Amino acid sequence: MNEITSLERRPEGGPGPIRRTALHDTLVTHLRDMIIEGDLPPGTRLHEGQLGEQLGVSRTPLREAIKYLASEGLVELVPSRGAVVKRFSAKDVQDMLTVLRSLEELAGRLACETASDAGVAEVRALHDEMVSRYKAGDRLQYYKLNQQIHTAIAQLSGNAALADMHGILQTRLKRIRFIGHEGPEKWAAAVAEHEEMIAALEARDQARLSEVLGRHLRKAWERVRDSV
Amino acid sequence: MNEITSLERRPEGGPGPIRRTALHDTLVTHLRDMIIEGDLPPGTRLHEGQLGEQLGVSRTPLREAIKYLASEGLVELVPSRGAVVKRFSAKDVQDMLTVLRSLEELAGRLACETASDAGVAEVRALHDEMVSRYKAGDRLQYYKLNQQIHTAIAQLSGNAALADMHGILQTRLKRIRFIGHEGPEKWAAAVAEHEEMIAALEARDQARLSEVLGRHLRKAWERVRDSV
DNA sequence: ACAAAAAATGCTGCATACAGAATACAAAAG
DNA sequence: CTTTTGTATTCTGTATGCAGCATTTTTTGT
Repeated sequence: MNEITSLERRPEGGPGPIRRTALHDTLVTHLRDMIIEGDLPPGTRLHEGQLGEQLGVSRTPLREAIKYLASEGLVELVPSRGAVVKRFSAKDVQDMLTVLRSLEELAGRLACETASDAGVAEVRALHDEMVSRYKAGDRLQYYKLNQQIHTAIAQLSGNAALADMHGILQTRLKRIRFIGHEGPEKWAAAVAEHEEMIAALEARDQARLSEVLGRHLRKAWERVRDSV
Repeated sequence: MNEITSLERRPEGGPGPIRRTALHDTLVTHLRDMIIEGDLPPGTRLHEGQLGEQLGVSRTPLREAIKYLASEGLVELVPSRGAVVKRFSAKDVQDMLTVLRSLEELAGRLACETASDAGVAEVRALHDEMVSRYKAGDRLQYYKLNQQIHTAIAQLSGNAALADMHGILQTRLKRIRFIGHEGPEKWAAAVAEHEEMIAALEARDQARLSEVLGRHLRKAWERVRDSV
């Protein structure tokens, strides 16, 4: 995100069934991205007037979006003083990863039981794409596909609540991970773990998938530890 | 909750440091309770005008509270049609309990490692109080203390993210559990399991606590299964 | 010159007002 | 009698305006 000018309310393209994107959703997504990508660093006060003008929206919908993000845990509401971007300590991050690991281990087990072949194939496709991005050295796309794969596995579990909780933690961690750029050797290790994950999933090997996911996230902590 | 008249903005009791309760928090809590306690059954449309008048608040803060609850997963936002109380299927409930079980098992293990004696003592106190309510046949207080105990264990883990996720699921399930009134024999069994939990916690027996918590929630599903 | 008090500024919190969409109702045509 | 279409009402979505609190700056007294 380089510069924010104004929010397009709706595509306004040609005719046809225009995608009715509610402003609320657009705002939530936009603010979330701004936080994740560092446009709004931790500790920043969300200035309603200024921010609203920047985005081309009045304060009312903006405040609603902020409240939504507060419930999501990305911002903190301070009475009479508005909202500030939440700051996570190293322990917070470690704790989140601990929970995320537990959830992914569960998701892995469930996914092996319930996932359809088509679902597995989709994850495989994402993985292959990710590997090619890795080989091309495209960190940003690699990162995004990485997230998508973990999200996809959580969804393959067929457990909506699990996918929800996973999503919330994933979002909270996105900002951290967005920063943490590991070196080449650790990056290679991460890709290898992913390879192993997909293999286990395709073999419907519960124990192995669960184990790999757990190991993967244990290492994730080591990777981001220093950048927190 | 029998009848809703209006929200007290602040206690307005005697002088002194008046508790500065922000209206937002009050509203969120109030709406949450209304949903949990069945004043707003699943599928109900949250009528902003009417509801606001009922609570003595204008639409603006009400909408903000609704957005907050939407992020929490208690209500669903339908574009151009407002918000409706989310309806959970039997599978949804089962899924939530599956995740909650996984989280509590983790919390149990962590709590045995990190909990202070004082913390454990507090849970014990809650438990004793709960047992006395049980013996007195006071279902409502029993139910509330039951929830408090599970929440307390999640917090004893010392993992804020874990407590958060646990809290969200617990809230979503409250409405269901509030309805599910098990018979005397199952009730007795639940109390016995709680007794075992506390013993394991006091003994700092990770495996046993984790196991009991898991078993407890497995049975919880059986208890509410029919009332969903 | 320094400290304390007072005024002024800026922001949040809430209410109200207005515009557009959705639904309900009614009338007319088949 | 059913269906369709036009109209009216109701509700949501967004903007704006006002009051109160917090903070900062200015002023005043020592």
